[in-house]
Amino acid sequence: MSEQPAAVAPILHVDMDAFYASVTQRDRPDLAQVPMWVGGAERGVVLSANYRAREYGVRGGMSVAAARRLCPAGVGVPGDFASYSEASRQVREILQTFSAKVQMASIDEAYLELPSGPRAVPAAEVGARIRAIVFDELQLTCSVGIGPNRLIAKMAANAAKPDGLREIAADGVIEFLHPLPVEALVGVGESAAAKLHRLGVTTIGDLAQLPAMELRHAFGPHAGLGLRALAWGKGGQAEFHGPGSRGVGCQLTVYRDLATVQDLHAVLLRVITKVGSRMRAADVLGRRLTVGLRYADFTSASTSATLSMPTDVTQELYQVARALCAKLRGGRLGIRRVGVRVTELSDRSRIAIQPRLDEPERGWSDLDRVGDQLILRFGRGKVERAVLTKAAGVAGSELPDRSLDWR
DNA sequence: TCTGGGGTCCTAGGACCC
DNA sequence: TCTGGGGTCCTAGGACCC
Repeated sequence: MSEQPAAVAPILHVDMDAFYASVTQRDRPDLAQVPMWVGGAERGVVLSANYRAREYGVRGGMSVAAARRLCPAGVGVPGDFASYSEASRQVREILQTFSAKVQMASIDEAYLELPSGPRAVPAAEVGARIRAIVFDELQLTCSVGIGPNRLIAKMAANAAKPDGLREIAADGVIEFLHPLPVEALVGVGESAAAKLHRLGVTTIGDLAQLPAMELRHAFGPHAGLGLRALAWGKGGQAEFHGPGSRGVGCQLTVYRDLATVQDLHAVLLRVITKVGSRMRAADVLGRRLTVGLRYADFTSASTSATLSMPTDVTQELYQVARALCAKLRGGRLGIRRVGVRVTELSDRSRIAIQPRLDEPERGWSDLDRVGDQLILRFGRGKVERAVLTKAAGVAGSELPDRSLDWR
């Protein structure tokens, strides 16, 4: 982790404006003139709202019911995630023509480390070119922030939104940062902001001046020091090749709360199957399995276990998940969400498989692969394990299901 | 107004070993 | 025989981000 002087290698942050909503209305121009959001017409939450809807106070994360109340004339549109992925890929390709060090931080955000040196193009000029090319080629707008590190680049992009560019020089960081409200600081969420307000902190400058004792008392030694560093504009020195994925997870909120063990197991298998096939597609094995449940009253709990051997075999994961699930709920039902996550991943190629003579695993492994290929060819809706279609008399494709994109 | 899905990272306590 | 400290792993839960 080399700490480069800011002037040598500025960091540029590209953040697509209202990404899902923008892609959707680009593909459906009739929607561009009306307040619109992505996230379903009746239920669930708003994933992304266009700027017309934002004028009414509609924001990402709020329930669709709340959005509809704020903006009764607004149009809710289901997401087209294939289209978003494609647009994201195109953005990445454009960015890679400007720097070899590009890291997508999410589907709609990227960091670039710019080439440095006496003949390098000034960062602001690069940012302006990126914005122009993205708009010309994709008909999408983005905002660009430039700063001496990731934290400042990202916050500069936030300040530039929408459709703008902002550059913060190394010697302008404090002047930029300290007047901002403390909740604008990346890393300060609702919980930390509430605590800070109670300490009388309203701006990032206030936070920077807060006595270390008070910070430590409120947040603990480590997190306290971390907050202080952020407030002084230090942060986000992550490596550019990136750590890759640290886990694969899937969760499903069902349309009607699960009332029988059979239904619970059917959903669990469904979620596990998706995780397993994604792991195999990524050629990773996982060693730790976490199961999380959310109950009808919105309380939730999770538990996890470490496997003796890393695996990507659906059947093995499912057996462990079932046991964890039983331990976790202790007979309780009325479950609205089932989640599974596999972490401590390693590349398949680096794991030496030690087959045993009595190993049934090989057969399951082959079955997984056949299943993956069938799904690729025919689509997920057509291919389900027999257990799923028989469970509790509920057809697999008709399991109670609240999710947005599950097919 | 009843509240999604996909992630990452951190903390803290207990077990266990040296 | 008793005590202490440090390191590492495991597990549960929380905060945060998009």
